[in-house]
Amino acid sequence: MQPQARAATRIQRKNTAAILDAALDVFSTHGFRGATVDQIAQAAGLSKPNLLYYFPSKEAIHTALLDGLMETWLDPLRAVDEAGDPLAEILDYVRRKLEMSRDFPRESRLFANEIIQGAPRIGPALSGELKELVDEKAEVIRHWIADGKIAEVNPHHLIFSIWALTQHYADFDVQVHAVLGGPEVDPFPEAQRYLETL
Amino acid sequence: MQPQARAATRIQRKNTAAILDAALDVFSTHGFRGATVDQIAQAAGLSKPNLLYYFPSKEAIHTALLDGLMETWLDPLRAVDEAGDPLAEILDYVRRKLEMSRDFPRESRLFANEIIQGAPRIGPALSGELKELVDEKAEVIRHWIADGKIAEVNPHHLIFSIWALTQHYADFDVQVHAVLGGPEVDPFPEAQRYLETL
DNA sequence: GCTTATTTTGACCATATGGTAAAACCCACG
DNA sequence: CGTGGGTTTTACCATATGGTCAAAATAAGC
Repeated sequence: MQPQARAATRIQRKNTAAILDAALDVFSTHGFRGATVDQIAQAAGLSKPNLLYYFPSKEAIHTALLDGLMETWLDPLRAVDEAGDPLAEILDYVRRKLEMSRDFPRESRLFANEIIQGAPRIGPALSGELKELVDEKAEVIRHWIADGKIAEVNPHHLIFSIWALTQHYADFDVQVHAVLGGPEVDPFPEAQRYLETL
Repeated sequence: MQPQARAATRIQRKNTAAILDAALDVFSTHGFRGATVDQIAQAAGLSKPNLLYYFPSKEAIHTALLDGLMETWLDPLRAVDEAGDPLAEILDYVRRKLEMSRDFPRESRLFANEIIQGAPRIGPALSGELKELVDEKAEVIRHWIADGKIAEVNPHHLIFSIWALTQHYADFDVQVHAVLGGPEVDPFPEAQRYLETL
């Protein structure tokens, strides 16, 4: 029986987890084509054929990662609630996204790599799942605007700007630290600042 | 004589230009490791060995691109003038950056790829040239704030946010279009919106 | 403890890739 | 028009890489 069918054994669970974690490291740093199966295997403490016993191919690992992450990634946006206080909801969304950038920078870079390179593997998910959710929430924002509860902005672009601002700190981490001159943590002051700006 | 020493001949100029343009295409789409010399050569209308007659290695092409682009990339920030009207200067900077994202998305993605992957090749330039310029302009912004000409914000993060917002439209182009549902040009409405927000 | 199913390994393979060398080609210039 | 420098091609090479296979080793169940 192929292990992919159902992760049953203790060993299977441990190793698939180790592989996915190692792969996240390597893929997020080098991109899909820049990553090698050997690198991932070594980072996971396995030999290459052993890794390929758990996943049929390099692509399968990548896909598994992206699929598993897509949920987590969209959660903050899903949590935006039409019934809540508009400004508080939006600020909360910004805060959650910023926390994700701080706590899961590898995941952010994995997506960034994929999208910058034309989303060859998750293109469909973007114009499907993602678009639907964004359209839905854009509609919510539009209602808020119509009710005069919030300033008039293009809802889609408001969401884009939140993505851009929050993910920047994860994706361009190296640049941020190079400019600031050291490994100081700082998304939080910036978050504060932007809260006021909005 | 190696052609690298000095681009003299007409053919040399034509071919090096074609190579750099093709390389920009390929590198910006696939990243450094994902790009192959063959791909670049074919896109430039040359054979691989012929391309390697003009550039000694794949890395040399990449370096040449990054070096040549760094100037252009920093120009908009350089143009920010302490003597000008603060708000107008900042809005102008945003506009110029947005125009660059619209007119030179490949260049933007080239940098994005490089930085997301840890800036292995332009790290020094980031903490050197770039940091110096940013620090200088941050100081200018700090003066503006001290003189009460502008709202109180962290200057470095203000600059980061401008980068994030403007470059997002080039770097995450595919996502933007997937969500909006088609290849509509739209950085401009967003620019307008953000002008107001600031 | 023995048998069976799972896991790991070592030896491979085919292909892709960065790069080289030398011969062939072309083109301006005398 | 032919000769020399610049240019392009053909044929390679070494290595890296994704992936396979069968045998060895290990763990699980009885």
